[in-house]
Amino acid sequence: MNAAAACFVERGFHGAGMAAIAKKAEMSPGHIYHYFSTKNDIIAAIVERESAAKVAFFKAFCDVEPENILQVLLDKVDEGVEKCADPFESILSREILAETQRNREIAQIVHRHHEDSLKVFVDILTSKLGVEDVESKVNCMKAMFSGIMIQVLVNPKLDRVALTAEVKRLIKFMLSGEKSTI
Amino acid sequence: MNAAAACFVERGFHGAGMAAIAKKAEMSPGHIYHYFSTKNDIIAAIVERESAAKVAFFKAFCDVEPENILQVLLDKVDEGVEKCADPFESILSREILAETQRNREIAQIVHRHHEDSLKVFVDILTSKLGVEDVESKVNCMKAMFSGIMIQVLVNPKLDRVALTAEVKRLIKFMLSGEKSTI
Amino acid sequence: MNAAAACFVERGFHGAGMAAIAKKAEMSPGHIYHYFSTKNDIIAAIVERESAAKVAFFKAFCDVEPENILQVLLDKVDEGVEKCADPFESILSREILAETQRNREIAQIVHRHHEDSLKVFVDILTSKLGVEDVESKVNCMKAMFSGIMIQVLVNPKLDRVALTAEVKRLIKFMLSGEKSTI
Amino acid sequence: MNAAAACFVERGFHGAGMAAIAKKAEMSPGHIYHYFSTKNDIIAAIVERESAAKVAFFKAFCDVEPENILQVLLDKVDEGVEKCADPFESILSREILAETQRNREIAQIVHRHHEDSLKVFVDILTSKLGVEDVESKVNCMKAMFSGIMIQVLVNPKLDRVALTAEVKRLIKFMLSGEKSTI
DNA sequence: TATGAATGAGACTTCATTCAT
DNA sequence: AATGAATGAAGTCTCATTCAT
Repeated sequence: MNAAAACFVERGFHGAGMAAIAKKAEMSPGHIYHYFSTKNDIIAAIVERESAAKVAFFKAFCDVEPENILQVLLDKVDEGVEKCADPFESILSREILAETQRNREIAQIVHRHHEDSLKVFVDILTSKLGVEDVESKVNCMKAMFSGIMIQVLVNPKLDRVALTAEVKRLIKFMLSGEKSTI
Repeated sequence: MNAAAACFVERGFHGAGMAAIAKKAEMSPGHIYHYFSTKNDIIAAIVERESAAKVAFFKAFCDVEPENILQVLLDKVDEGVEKCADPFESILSREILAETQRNREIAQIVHRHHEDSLKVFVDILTSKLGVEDVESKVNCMKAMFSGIMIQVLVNPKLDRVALTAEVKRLIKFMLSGEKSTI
Repeated sequence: MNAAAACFVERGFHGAGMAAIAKKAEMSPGHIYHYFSTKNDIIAAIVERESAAKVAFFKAFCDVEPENILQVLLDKVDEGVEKCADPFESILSREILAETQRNREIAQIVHRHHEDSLKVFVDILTSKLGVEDVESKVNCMKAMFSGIMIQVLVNPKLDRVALTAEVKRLIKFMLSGEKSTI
Repeated sequence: MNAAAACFVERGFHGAGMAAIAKKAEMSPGHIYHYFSTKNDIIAAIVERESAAKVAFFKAFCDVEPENILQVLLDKVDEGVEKCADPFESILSREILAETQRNREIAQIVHRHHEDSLKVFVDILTSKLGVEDVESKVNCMKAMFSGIMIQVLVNPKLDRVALTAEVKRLIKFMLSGEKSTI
């Protein structure tokens, strides 16, 4: 699976052939079919793994004390932006995105995990911060990060440091429950 | 080109064969090659057109009076979110994204237009609103909208109305130059 | 026809498309079909012309006085070798050769002219030099020259001057009716 | 490769499709690409093999005693002329010739082997016969034989027996070091 | 458990030729 | 006489998957 992921990052889900994956895995093409019955199964397994990792990222906030949650959250922004810019991770994420659009099985996996992570995060923020209208705020944050992952691709000159600062400011604003004065 | 775009939306750049495009365009496969010398050229032409349309969207703000700009901007948020959710438009955009990752020629087109639109929008906001640190704010907004385009895909249950409201609140906050109190 | 010949030299009978020929001839592809009903007809016309030119080369010897024939012949060797090395002429000749192998209609044209030129040349030598076994000598000379045309292709370093001298020596030997002493 | 060679002789390098080759080889078209990565590679392999065989023909003279070399050479003339007339062999040779004109990769292979064979033969004749100006004589002989290969094509009525006799006479003359008296 | 040769449908692209204008 | 848009069959090559060993 790691071999496959590496190939997929390098050439894309469809650009990478079973032969290349087999070679990277030091296996014969035929033998891969003992572990996965279809190329699509490999993709699904990788999508499952990646998606689960993202849900786990949110679950990590469960154990944080309510009074620290905002700070921990802001501290994690740097990590989040960094991940969006990490070549391996971000390429794979975007590849999954593309597949989500064309492949019903993959779409289901992605939807399920996104639903999970949304629920987890909404619960955390509701119970620990007590802000109103949490769901749309969480969706906003998710949009921000998936959007950053895209901006990194479409704008190679993106100033990540400045962007990180602005993102933090926005998150602070959202979660503080402040009303905009304009 | 419209036929090709329709096919690409339906099956993806790589899922749609020249034969299918030819059929939709009511042409023979061979004749397509009088207009485009490569399938990739068709893709490039469509990407060019879509990207230019997005730049035009930003240029529309040039003629707005400074005192109205914030309001006009907020009014356009609804349209922006709607576009992100429009099946045809958003599928095509995401397809372009996927191609940007694997196809150097497409990447160049996309980069060029993103640079343009960034510049145009930064200029507008600088001259008409005079806020600080415009570029990272613009990047933030761009990230928001590209992120929404993705959330629409990964979260079919997304509440667009609530999200739109929150986005407006954030934009107001960003452009008002207010400092977060926390 | 000149346009076609130029294209054929540049890209080969099959590498050159009707579109390219039309362009070089400053004509529309369709209009070529007013003069030739098939691409093969163009090729045939060119082959006819080239072959006729070669026969004419031999007919030129008809008017030479018997006592000068050997000297004139030897003088013409330089011209013959030069022609074998001329890019345009030799490329076209070799292209014709290739076509002769695959294309019955072309083969017939080529056969007819070769028969002509053989007959013409045999007659000349018989009447003016009175050597024995003229036909095989003529065939030998023809082989030499067609062979040189090939050596020029397969051996780019060929020393044409030295080769010309040797060829002259052989022709002198052949036509002098001398017997080899070994 | 034999299947391919057979197809190429029958229809030419470009007339023979991969489908036909696959059929003759009792293979699927796709499987050919396990052995050769391109149609051109198949052609190159065949050209390599044919060219090497020709070099080997010359190397065979290395082991002949100096006093027998002229006789052995003359004996080989019959075999040489026969090869030029052998349908399979000569068609393939002429096909290679045509390809040499249009295909840089093939041209390099052909050039390399011709250089080799020239060198080998020049060395043999220099050391065993001690005649002057060997290179142009060797080139002359090569021209003769490649020319015969062509005459066989352009003149179906060619009298090979008479031609063979004349060729022998010429070779004897060339290698005996005799001076023409005219 | 493991191999890798083999399959064959389907992808993009080319090009001689036609025909309405 | 002239155009050039249009055709569609055929070409080379790719690749997920199978199966005898």
